[in-house]
Amino acid sequence: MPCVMVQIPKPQPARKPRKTRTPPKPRESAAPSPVPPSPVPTSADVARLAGVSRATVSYVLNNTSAVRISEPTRRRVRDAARDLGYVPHAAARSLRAGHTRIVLMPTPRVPAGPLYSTLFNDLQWALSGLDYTVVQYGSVSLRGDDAARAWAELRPVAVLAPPDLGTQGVEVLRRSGARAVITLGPQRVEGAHALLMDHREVGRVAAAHLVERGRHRIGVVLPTEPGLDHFAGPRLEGVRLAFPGTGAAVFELPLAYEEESAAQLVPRIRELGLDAVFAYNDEYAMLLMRALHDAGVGIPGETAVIGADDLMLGRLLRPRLSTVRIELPSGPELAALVDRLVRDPGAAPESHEMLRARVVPREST
Amino acid sequence: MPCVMVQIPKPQPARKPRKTRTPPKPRESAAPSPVPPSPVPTSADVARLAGVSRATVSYVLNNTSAVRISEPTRRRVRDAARDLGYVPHAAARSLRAGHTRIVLMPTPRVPAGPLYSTLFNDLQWALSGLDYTVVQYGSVSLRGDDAARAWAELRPVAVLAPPDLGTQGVEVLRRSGARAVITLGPQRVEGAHALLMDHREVGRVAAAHLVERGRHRIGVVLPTEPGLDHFAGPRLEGVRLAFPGTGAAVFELPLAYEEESAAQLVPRIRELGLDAVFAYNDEYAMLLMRALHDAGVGIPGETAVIGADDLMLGRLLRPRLSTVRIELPSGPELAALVDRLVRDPGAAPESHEMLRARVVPREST
DNA sequence: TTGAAAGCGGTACCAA
DNA sequence: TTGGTACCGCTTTCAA
Repeated sequence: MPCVMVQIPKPQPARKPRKTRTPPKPRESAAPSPVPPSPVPTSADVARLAGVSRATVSYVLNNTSAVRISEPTRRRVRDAARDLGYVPHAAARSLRAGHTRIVLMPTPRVPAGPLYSTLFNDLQWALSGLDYTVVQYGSVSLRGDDAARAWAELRPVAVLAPPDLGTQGVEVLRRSGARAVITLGPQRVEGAHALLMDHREVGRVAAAHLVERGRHRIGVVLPTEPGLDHFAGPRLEGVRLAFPGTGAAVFELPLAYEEESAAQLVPRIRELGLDAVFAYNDEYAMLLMRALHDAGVGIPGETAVIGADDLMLGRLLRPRLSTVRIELPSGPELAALVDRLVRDPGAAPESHEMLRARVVPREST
Repeated sequence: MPCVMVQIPKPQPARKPRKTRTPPKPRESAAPSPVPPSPVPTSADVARLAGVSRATVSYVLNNTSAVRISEPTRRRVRDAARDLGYVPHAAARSLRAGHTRIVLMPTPRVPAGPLYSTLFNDLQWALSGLDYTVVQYGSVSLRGDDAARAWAELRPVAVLAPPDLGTQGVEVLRRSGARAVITLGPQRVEGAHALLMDHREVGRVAAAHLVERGRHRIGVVLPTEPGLDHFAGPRLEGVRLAFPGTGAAVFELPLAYEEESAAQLVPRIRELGLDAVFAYNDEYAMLLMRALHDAGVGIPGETAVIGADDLMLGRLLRPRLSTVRIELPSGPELAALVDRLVRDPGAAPESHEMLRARVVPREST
């Protein structure tokens, strides 16, 4: 319900009709601005009001140390700037400077869990604190290469990107002046730094724990929700990797995040004779535990269950849910890393494994 | 663990030593580029390679319809651009154009729940789809006014901001050319559009529901976690508002998100003789229910419990958790609104209430 | 059909 | 201590 409240009179003169193409530029002789001055004041306006040159305005407002400006002049300039409400134009500045402080970050495709989104948020704050301008891009319908070109238009000093950027994309961005191109995901890309998050590790430690507990027929929940397969696949693979020559067997358990789907899964678990389930994460684990409980399956007696993410809710369940705690670097840490890479371009590409996983054993296994 | 992988030879000549101040600009006579050409190619480079003027390059690359360029020329220009890996410079372009497509959005201060962050994400995607450039700002340690000035440097075409921006800030941004300044939060600010999210509504419907169920002594959980008071306060107020002349009484229940804190709360609830609790949200409700259950308090017999957010976990609890479902506009809706406001600046400020709340009654009340 | 050139708003060199 | 001015890269008249 749009409730109109206040009328804004300023019709905003479109800003274009300012005279263009006037070599001598006589500046409206006399007449103390019959037209309101340029909608948004420039340093030239400040200079005029203060009775100095644009150069001086620049010196004063930037506290240029290589140049000494008299105190009275400084005051006049500052006052003029304040009176006019002058704000420098970032684009003009960086055009002249030849570089920006823009860090490009992708908008996550799916709402990817609290850990991930918290990290993203913290990173943004930290980068802002380092005086970077964080630009979120969500390149709709642009395939890798075109996307890279679109991003390069902003001349970012650093780019965080998913690895599907490709070698081509990395090259495009580097040639556009990006001092650090950093991929964020499972693989690395040639020529770019890599922040790896190997979710196989999550499955690996979960499986190791279950085997240690004497379990040998292990189900792995695969969420059917789109977007999650990105994480689920590697976690499953990690489980498989944990069995070098063990007699243990792994079974895939597709599960939608609905009670009905969980209920349907129970008979399957029984038929297969699974003595343990790695439930993808704590939320799916809770869903599954409810279904198992309702069906009279003993946990962990008959079937052990382990989740991941170490959410509070796991502690509230009965039996208390064993889980895999995932640790990611902090936002400030990551920001510092980005900053370092920016400061030292030309450095050889670095790879960092960011994901650390460890089991928090409780009652359900 | 930084594992070095590949050596990048390009030492990036810092781009500055390019000759400055040379009126005739003879361009390194002869010698087919003994120095690698300008690190990042410009339209002038493309023009030179294609043997045309920069104007023509611009015409071709932008498909300027007001001008007809011969097909052979077009091809030469396009080929040259491709060979050089030319990417236009967004800052230069918008400097010339006199406006940007930047939409400024705040980085949320706290990881503010899935609803909020999902909305934010969707909005970013939708805005990207509308060809806006989304810039996240997280103005560390800049008080309202200075912050506004810092943001104005980017010359955003639209700004989403918390209402603590202030009238001053709105004015600064408008004068810097922002065509839409939109506040996002409980209050409105003069001169700006407002997207209101009145969380009192959440408390109001919860309380109304409890009263309808015959409850009269109602506890309201106040999370002690910082950042949440922003939502908790209004929700509490909403509960109070729901009792015009009812004999019902409201009691505040501070609660930290820990089992121990919940356990300590139970005796308090008993002493006060509360017959219902609005638990802030589903997660706190689950925490509280566990504590009540462990203490042998009957739900809903002795004490009813209602949460908010309608998380899946509420359906898995026993008794099933009643909750308040909160509905927010979709990202695309919001993006369309922003777009409309941008297209029609000068329009009178609009206020939109975005939050819709309704009770989902289940077994716990 | 194409090119020359003026500027967009700042910065920084050089001369005064 | 200050001013003049050439640029940054791109768009867009205006003239040829």
